[in-house]
Amino acid sequence: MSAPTFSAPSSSAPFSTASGSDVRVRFCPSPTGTPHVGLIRTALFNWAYARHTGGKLIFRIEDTDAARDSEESYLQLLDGLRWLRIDWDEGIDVGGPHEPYRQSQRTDIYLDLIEKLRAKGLLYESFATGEEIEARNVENGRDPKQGYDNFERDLSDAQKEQYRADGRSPALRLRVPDTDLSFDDLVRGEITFPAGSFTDFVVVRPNGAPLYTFVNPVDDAIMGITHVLRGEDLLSSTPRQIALYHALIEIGVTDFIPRFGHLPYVMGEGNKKLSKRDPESNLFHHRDRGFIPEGLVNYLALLGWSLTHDRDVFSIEEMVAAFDVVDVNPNPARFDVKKAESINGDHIRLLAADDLAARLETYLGDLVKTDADRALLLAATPLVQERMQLLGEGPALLSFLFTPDDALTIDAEVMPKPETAATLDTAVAALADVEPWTHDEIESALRHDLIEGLELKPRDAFGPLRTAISGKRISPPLFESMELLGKTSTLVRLAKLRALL
RNA sequence: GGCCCCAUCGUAUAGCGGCCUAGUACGCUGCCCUCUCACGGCGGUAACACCGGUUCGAAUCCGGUUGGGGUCACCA
Repeated sequence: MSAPTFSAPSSSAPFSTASGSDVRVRFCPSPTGTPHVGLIRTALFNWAYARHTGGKLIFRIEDTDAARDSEESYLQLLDGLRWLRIDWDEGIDVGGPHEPYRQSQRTDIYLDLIEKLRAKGLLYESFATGEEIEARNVENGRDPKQGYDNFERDLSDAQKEQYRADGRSPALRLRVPDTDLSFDDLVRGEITFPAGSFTDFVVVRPNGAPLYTFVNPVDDAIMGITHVLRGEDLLSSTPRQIALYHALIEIGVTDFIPRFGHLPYVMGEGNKKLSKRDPESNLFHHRDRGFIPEGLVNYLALLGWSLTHDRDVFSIEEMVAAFDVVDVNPNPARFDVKKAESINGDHIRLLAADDLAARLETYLGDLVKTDADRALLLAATPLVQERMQLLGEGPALLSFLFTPDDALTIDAEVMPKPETAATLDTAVAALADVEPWTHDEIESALRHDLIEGLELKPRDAFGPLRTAISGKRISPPLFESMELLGKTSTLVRLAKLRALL
């Protein structure tokens, strides 16, 4: 069996030229753990590129690591993507021409290709263990970290027999070309890996199970993926994948190599990659705090990309209209919670009141039970809309409206001094015959009796009333709050606080 | 260590040879608005890592240095 030749030098390799509706991108996570914001950002950019070009997004699950993959994680991935309204054209759940889309169900396909590749001599048997490889390197004066030195490429049949006789079974390695390999990265430009900097790598375990290094490019090839947009951690493995592609082209699986685009990392504090351990990395952590999809998508888009030089709040439609991978910035981006919250707040302000009210209901839990509650929430929503950046801030701002008068608690920090009793008395008297009960009428009555009558400063006059009504230091506007609360409750709460002084 | 990637205010970015005494946003901060908190308005703060080169001209191009990151698994 002779070593294959790579007739096509990398510079003339048949890379994909797709650019319009023939674009096919994919999102292919491994279902391990909860969805990471970096992973979701990758999904978003693939999605945006597909939608922008009119191409297709394929969603495939790479569950070849039975030990780490979980069904729960898989379900979370679907949940997260749907929440953010990232949809796909082929793949999990929606089907398509290349089913199945879970690698754990594609074993027969892989086995067949492995045989074809072996028959052509593109794969060869490797018996060496990790320890032996390292020992070899030390022996030969190579840096042990250099990895495999391709020494089994031309093992004789007798040598293989000997290994088998010793009870060993071989892994399968891909024979990589002894030439430089280059590709034009969509976000980083021309990148060349010198010959020898990537070595023959294992694609099939001794037990016959193919590895990620094999199934990922294989499925991309079979599924006709034209653009591989992924994290920059995969940059170094690109030459090996291109080598595999050459082999796949040789056995007729495909006739082109996809374009690659390596997206920058999403970093945490300092200069460390945002780790799975970090709560900030968890997509659902942000959802739980009250990020809305519009806001989080907008912020995630900003991690490596921008719409224009002077605007960073935009809709997902605007993003799709403008997005191109070649505009992605190659430097790592830090996840800035403050900025994310600010963007989210802007999107909350953009929502219609009824829409916001409906989203807020989830965060209010048991507070909102009846249709009357819902009507009250809807009426109160405009009052809090410009006061929050996260839906999770809703309860602190609104709960007083849904709490029975006798169950309202007063925060110690805002308990008024005894001297304010007169203020409360005057307020009660002023409000007693306000008619109709509107915030305008309430305000003028109160201003007349407290500001003009008692000659109080607005701050001193209304502070105690705010405490009585909401029990908190921060609340929606006072007069509007009183209106929504109703005359009876308002008077009861004022009297109740007065009695406590 | 080999190989690869990255390098503009604290953060995210604009900039793709002259429009840059470097723009925008978040943050921080001063003022205004104001019943609290916000929202909004008007200001302020703060950056081209370093050294060479190319050029009439460089944040932008080239080389090197430094710093950071990744990768060298029979994980994905």
